[in-house]
Amino acid sequence: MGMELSSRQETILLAIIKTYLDTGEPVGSRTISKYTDLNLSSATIRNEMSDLEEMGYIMQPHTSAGRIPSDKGYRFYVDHLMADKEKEVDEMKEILIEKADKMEQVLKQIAKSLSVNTNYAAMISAPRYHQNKLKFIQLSRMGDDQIVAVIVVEGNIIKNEIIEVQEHLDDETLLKLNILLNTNLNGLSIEEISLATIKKMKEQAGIHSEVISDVIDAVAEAIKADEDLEIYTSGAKNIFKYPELSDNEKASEIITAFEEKKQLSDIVYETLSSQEEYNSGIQVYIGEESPVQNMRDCSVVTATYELDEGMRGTIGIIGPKRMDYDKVVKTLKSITGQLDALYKKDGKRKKKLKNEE
Amino acid sequence: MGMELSSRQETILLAIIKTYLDTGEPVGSRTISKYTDLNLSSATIRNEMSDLEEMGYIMQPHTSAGRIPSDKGYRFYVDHLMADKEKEVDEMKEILIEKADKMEQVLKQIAKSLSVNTNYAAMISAPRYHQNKLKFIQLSRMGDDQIVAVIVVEGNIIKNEIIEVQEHLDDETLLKLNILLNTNLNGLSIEEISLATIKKMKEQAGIHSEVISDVIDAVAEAIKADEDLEIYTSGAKNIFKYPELSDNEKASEIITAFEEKKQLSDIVYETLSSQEEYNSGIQVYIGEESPVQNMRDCSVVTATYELDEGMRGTIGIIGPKRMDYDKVVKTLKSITGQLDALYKKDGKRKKKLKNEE
DNA sequence: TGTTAGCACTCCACCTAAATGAGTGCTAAC
DNA sequence: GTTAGCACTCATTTAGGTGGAGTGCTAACA
Repeated sequence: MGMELSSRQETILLAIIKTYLDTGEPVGSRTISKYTDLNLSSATIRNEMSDLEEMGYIMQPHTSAGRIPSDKGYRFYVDHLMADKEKEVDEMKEILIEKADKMEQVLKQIAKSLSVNTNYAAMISAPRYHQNKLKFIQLSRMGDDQIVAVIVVEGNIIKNEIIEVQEHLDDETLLKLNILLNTNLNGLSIEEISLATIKKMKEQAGIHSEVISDVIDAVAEAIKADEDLEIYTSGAKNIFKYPELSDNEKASEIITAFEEKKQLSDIVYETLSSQEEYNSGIQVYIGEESPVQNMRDCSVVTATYELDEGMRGTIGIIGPKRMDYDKVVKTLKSITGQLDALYKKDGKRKKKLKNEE
Repeated sequence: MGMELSSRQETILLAIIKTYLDTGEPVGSRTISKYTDLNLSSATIRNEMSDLEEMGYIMQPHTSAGRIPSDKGYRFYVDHLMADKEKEVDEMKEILIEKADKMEQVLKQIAKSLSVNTNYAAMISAPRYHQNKLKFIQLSRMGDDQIVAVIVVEGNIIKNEIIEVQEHLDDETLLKLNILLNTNLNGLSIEEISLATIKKMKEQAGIHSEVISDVIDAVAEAIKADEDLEIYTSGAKNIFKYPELSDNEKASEIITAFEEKKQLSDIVYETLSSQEEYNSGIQVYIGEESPVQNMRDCSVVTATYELDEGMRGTIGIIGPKRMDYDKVVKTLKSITGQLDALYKKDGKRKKKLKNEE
């Protein structure tokens, strides 16, 4: 088990995997015998293959077929790739991120570019804060018995809640409440709002203490609502390009994951939470390694991007296990790099946009 | 061409279609001979079938196979069904719409119920106004050089825009601008805001006229942003249950339509705009009749629902041409009926919800 | 004139058998 | 340690054969 691979075995394993990535067909000993410059006969290769199979790196779909990589084999390949990667110059064809007014448009556009460029399916999650801190609260009267609460959290994400009130609040009272709310709550995250704070505020609000409760509820709601994070996808149809994914049952599962988003957001959470473990935020989930069951026949490559002030989101590529990891990783790095450059500091961004105009 | 169907031909045609809906297999003359109570031999049926084929209602997948309905045949069937429908009692198993705080949740839930109940794919568009009228505008200072504009349009849809300002605006000025904006713009739709109005407002704003322009832009943006309407889907995977839709190429097209939403919204627009033509808002698009090319192998059944004050949205079921139109129509009627009852008047709604609690 | 029985014909779907060929494992020789 | 050779396996392809469902047509019948 603990046996290390010999250099020759490594060469053979990598050759097998590379060939399989290309063709999608099981690869035989004769192919490898010719493909590598080891100058070994197919018989020798067969012996080595037999060993590699015993070690769990490759497997046979059936007797007397060639070998295909196992999840462990892919894992070896990907790790090997990553180690190599650092020194390589990124000569990837750049995908241009066009500036757009709305973040949503940018995200959709990125997802589309990714899927078109890679021929795999792509997803991207809207950036979000770990810790949503309140930045600004504003109550405004909208009708006789409705007020609208505008709640801005860090990163200029704006939430609204409509609050029904029984009593009539005049402008002056509203102003007082606004001041009260902002002085007491600014800079706090939802966890940090203690009962004591609420009690204190209610006392200060006097006869209007009921409204305070409603507002707090609204605030909680607004911050929590962020939990089902927005995810945009593109190129789901690409999975039909890979026979190993496009039989009815598998396709059905994958499509469902894409439609319901729930499972995609599991991937995002997983990625964001284990983010520090890997260099440059790139993570590769192969088959069963994936956090979601529906993706067990796929590989998922994710990257974390970070905008201004620690807003983070996740980009993911979903494809067959035999995906072109090399290209995908390069592409993701290129994208995150560009996002970084475009948005890193709000000030910087504006400057950059101006220069381009 | 203009030849009317004889009563017997009608019976046979309907029998063919019904049988095909059930089995999905081409249906032959012998089957019909036994299935109907016409007491005709298969030979006679064959003669009639031959005529029906010539008239374009049915077709043969290949020589010496049974017949399957053509689009024209389905159309005949559906129209026939609709005519019958009115007198029938709706004994449909009710799908319960649970109340929820957020419209979004209700919509998602409806889509899900629909797809699960029918075994077809379902979509639903968020309700939206034809004519978005401004109801309320509120500017609030958020930082040194940012103000947030909260714009409420009819139906309590809230939009936000962050506006960057050069000059510092104090509270008093902001209050004045708020009053100015509300008195001038309330009740207007974006088309109704004339240049004259803007000019007048700018004059009144004096040195702060620049802000007015920005706000108007924001308003325009906010109302316009509604154009790409929100659409929720569910049960895309159901298309894999129908062999005639689940080969790679067709599935790929349909899935794309579902993912990109663009084509679905075309259906919504089509439905909403030709809404008056049909009774009870139910419309059936069979194959090529569909407004979107990707759905040419499907049938699409849509229904319009209407909430409070003329807010309208569309519900759609997408399935194979041989879908159970009867059930689908009933289901859609049931859903729209319930939505109607739940939300028709805001006041009514609240009462109802309270009663249920 | 409309209906029916009968028959020849077509074509798909299914099965079988045989041929193919890529690939393996093993053994014996180098 | 490497290799040539050989027997064996098994998925895939090809070809041929059969059955059955269904049609179109014709001739007979009421």
